[in-house]
Amino acid sequence: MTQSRPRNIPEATVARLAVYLRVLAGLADDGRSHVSSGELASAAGVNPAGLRKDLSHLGPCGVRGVGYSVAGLRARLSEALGGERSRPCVLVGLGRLGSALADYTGFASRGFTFVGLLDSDPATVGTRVGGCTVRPVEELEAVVRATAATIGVITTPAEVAQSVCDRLVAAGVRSILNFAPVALSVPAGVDVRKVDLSVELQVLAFLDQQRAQVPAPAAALRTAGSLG
Amino acid sequence: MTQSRPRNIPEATVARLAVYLRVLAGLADDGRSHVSSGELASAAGVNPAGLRKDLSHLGPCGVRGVGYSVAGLRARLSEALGGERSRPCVLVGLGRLGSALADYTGFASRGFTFVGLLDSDPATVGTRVGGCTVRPVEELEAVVRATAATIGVITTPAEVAQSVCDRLVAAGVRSILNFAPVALSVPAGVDVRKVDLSVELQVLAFLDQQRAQVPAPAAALRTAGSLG
DNA sequence: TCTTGTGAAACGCTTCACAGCC
DNA sequence: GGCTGTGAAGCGTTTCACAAGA
Repeated sequence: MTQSRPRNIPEATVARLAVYLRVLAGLADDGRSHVSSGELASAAGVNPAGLRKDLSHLGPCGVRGVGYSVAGLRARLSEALGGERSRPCVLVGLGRLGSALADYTGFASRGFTFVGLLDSDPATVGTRVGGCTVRPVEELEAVVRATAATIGVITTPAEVAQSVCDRLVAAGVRSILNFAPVALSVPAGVDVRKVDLSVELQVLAFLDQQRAQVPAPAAALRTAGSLG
Repeated sequence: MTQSRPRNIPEATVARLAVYLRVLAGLADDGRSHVSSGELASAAGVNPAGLRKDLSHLGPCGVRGVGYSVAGLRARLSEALGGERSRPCVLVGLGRLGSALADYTGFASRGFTFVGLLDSDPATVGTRVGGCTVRPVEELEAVVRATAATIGVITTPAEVAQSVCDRLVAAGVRSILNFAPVALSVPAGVDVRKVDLSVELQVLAFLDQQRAQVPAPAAALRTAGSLG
């Protein structure tokens, strides 16, 4: 229990802190000892001033005229985001997407471990995905309680997502990442983040189409090149 | 004749329009002919007034005192988002996540068809995923030009994402959905949307931890920090 | 000089309240 | 009476400009 003060850090900032942390890991692997806000911002794809403002929520992190210590900043960010402690997660719905997530090394390397994988398909139950055996969805409550998981990931079809969500919440899960294309309703005190992959594509397509209809603003657009 | 004006619709609004469109499809399947902003907003997980403001970007869509025609609003939204016309997409990197996306029916039902799947692994090349045969990544330029695809999806490891991106752009792709955990740099006129799954989980975990540190529920969020 | 840290302005999005129309 | 459409207020985030400090 260090003096980590939970000053309300804006959610948008938290998301970027996670990105900075990953970039710093890469810099550390390259043997770098210091980095400036400009370089770090460039690698993270953000504005340098914005990066400094983000870091200012953690108090002074750098040295003026010099930059940031890679190791020092990394430790600071890691602690602010919850430390290296392992976080037990359960995932429900091992279709294509669920299996991909359960086997995604990007999670494990950040302290997230899937301690429970649940599916309703008898053909999937019993198989091993990402080092964990899939169990029948009937055992959901037992698994959540046994593992004390507070984070749940839903990758089921939309039709059953709400009932799965209800069961997760009843069993003690307070944070849910929802990939099913429905709006989940949860009681106060439970947080849901939604990731909607087809919406992402649709937004991209909209912008793409919008750009195609309007002629190039300056000479920014290259000739498309496809003639017949 | 088609007086649909592509007035700059906020990006956040575009994302929600796609959600409304999906909800409307469900209502149509249920045989509903009309719906109010309240009901539609509830199903989409948003504020009713916000929904009406979103729709206001398309001009008047409903009937005061009555609500919205399900079929009429659906047609309007569909057209605003780019219509039903099929959009050719290419996807590079058929690991677990890439395969899941290529086989995701949620895309196909919205007019997105993967006309090119590319991978560098000889063991993956030649297999069929979601009705399309995987081809060697060397053929990237040829596939993009042959299909006139303007949308690309990158699900490769981070190390090769930038080079894949460069090749997509050079071949004519102007809109990219990036799942690799790196910031891609692209010339002006090209749009990149990034989806970072491990960041989503990390933000969720941060909020989860933050809530765990403050024992009291709900109302206690405001009272932290002030000294009398 | 160089770079961080930060108030303040600027921006975009959300929420509210109510006018307008059925 | 009921519901939509919308100006205006409110809020959070981003950007700017510069003071502070190694």
